[in-house]
Amino acid sequence: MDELDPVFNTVAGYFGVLAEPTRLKIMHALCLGEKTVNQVVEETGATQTNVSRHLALMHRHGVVTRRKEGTQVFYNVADPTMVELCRSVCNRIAITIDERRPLRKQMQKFLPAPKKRAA
Amino acid sequence: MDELDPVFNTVAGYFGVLAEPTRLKIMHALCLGEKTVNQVVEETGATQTNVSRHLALMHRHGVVTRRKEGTQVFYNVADPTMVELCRSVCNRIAITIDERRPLRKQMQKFLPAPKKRAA
DNA sequence: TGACAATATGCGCATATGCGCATATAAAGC
DNA sequence: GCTTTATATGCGCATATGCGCATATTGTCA
Repeated sequence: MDELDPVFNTVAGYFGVLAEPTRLKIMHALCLGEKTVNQVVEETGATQTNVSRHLALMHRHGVVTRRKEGTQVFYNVADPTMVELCRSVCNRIAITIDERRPLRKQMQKFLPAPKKRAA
Repeated sequence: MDELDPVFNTVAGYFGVLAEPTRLKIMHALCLGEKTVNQVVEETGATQTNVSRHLALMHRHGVVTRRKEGTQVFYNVADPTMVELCRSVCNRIAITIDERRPLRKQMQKFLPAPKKRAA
C-alpha cells in the first residue's frame, strides 16, 4: 500500500492541473488545435501573465506541448485523453448544473478529437 | 464563453477533490465497497482527523455517500464514474511511473465496478 | 544597434489548503 | 449518570496557490 504513494502523488498532481477554472478554460481553448499564448489570452480573457504561467505549469505536467516559432509559442494538448476526460466531466457537470438551458451546446468543442494542426 | 464559467468552476471543484493523495487513497479504499471511518483510517494510514475531514469534503462534493449505523458511519463511493476516472488515470500514471515493476497489480482494486454492499 | 512584439518570470500579497492537537458530539454499555 | 468507542470540529500553523504588477528575456525588423 505504501509503494502506491508515488502513484497517488503523481495522479493528484495530474488532477490538480484540471482543478482550476482558468486552466480548464485554457484546455477548452486548446482542445480544437494549437494556439499561441496571445490567442489563448484573447479567448479566455485571462491576463497574459497568468496564461503564460498556467501554460508553463501545464507543460511541466506534460499536459500540453510547446512549439516555438519566432517570437510566438504555440501550445497544444499533449494527451487526447485529457481532453476526453475534461469533455466527459464537463458535459456531465453542465447537464447537472443546467438541466434545461442549452448550455451544453457551448461544450461541443470538447467533443471532437483534437486536431493537430502541425506546421 | 462567459456563461461557461459556472461549469468550469464546478468542474474544477470536482477535479479538486481528486487532486489530493490522501483523498485518492481514500477512494482506493472505498472503491471495493463501503467502509467505516476507522476502516479507512487503518487502510490508508492517515489520522482519524484527516480521514474524517477528507470524507466530509468528499461528501460535500457528492463524491461519497454517508450511512450512519450506531456510532459508526459508513462511507461509499457515490458515483461509479468517479472510480472509473481514478482507475483509468491511476493505471496510466502507474504504467508511466513504473514501466517494468508490477506496481500495476496493486491498482487492480480500481478495476471492478464498486460493489454496493447495502445493509 | 535600437525599437518593438511575444512570452516568461521575480516579487509581494491575499487566500486556500492540509495537518496536528485538543476537544466536542453522539451512541452504546455498565 | 458515567465511561468507552466512533466520528466530527474549532483553532492555529505552515505551506501552497493564484494573481497583479513590473520587468526580464527572446526574437524580429528597420
